[in-house]
Amino acid sequence: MENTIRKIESLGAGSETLARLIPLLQEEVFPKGHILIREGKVERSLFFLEKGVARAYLTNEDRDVTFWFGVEGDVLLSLKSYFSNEPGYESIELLEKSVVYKIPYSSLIELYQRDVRMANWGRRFAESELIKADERFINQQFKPAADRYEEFVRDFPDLIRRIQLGHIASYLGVSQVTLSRIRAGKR
Amino acid sequence: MENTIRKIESLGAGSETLARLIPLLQEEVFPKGHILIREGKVERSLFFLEKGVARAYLTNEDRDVTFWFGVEGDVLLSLKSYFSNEPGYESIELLEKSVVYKIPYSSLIELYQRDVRMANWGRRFAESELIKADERFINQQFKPAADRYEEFVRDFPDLIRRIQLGHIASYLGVSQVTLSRIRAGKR
DNA sequence: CTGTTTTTTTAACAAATGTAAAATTTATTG
DNA sequence: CAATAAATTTTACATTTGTTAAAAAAACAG
Repeated sequence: MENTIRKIESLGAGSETLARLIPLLQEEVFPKGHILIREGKVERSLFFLEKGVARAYLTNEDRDVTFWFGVEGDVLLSLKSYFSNEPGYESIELLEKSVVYKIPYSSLIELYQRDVRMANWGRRFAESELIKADERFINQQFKPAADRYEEFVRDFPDLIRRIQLGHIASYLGVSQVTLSRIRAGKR
Repeated sequence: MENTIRKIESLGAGSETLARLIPLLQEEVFPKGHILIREGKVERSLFFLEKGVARAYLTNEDRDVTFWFGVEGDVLLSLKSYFSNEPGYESIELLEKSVVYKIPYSSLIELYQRDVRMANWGRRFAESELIKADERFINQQFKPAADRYEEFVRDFPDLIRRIQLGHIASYLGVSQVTLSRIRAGKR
């Protein structure tokens, strides 16, 4: 569970905080294509992605739009569902056979209420996700799709091979045809 | 300071938490056009917007892109700067004469370390901002500019009159000409 | 290895959007 | 209230992007 532990520690957990969290983790293994979180349902568990790749997406009448990819060490959850106990709007699909560690919200909130270090760990977790969400948003609005594609390739070179281009195109906010044109341009 | 207090209470602060926070608030008044937070600088204060309107934006070589509007009761801060003590990438401008209440990060973090209720208040603050950021992001990617404009008008009817269309257009991710066409279509 | 299915690229055309500049409307100031 | 400045809309044209469908390439199964 090294990826998961590294993630927990990166949020400022000391050995005590870590020791409290680890017993809560329940390992689960899912096949490629498994829908971990389904839109419209309440899902009060959070998952550390130990091994595999995931995408978060919304479905429309006809098509679905991917808006996030998760890799080893990332946390998978339905924000609204997990934090506010309301039905979530997004689904999360595992794009490869994956190993996750699950924590039910109830266990976590109990620790948060009792232990100030845990509460601050949870605060830093939310803050770090917030900064990432903000950066993604700004990036999206500020840079053309071609630049974002280039950065995507630079930052996650292996994902290009692990994820279908259709998903990447919808993540970048362009049609797959446009993404093909972008790729053709870089040669 | 009713807007600020309402905001603090909406994040689950009881009377004790409120009583600890209020003494930290320093009122400041700024004229229209004041740049509250400047990109590239570290700003370790957070501001509750008691009165006024604000926009967060990034500057490019030639133009600037607005990516957020704040109204009474919203919190103004440079995320990266405030939470990570690094230079922020965004600027925040006050679009009207405004009243804000300022809290230095150092005061807040001290409370967070000592008091589990405060830490959980801070956690909920970050979580609620995270949910909003996520919704904005999804909205942006999922819906065409015309729909987003309609929602903007519906949700903030008064802002249309308080904010220049150029800022709104860049917020929606389209040129001002396109926004004019959208507006013309709705008649 | 071969046939089949899936994914990606290309082509052709229509629709939408951006740019630059002019025209109009609205706001501001003396 | 007139004069000026600022903001918004409109016009004209070029460019980009989306759509649908076909072609090519890659992945997969027997």
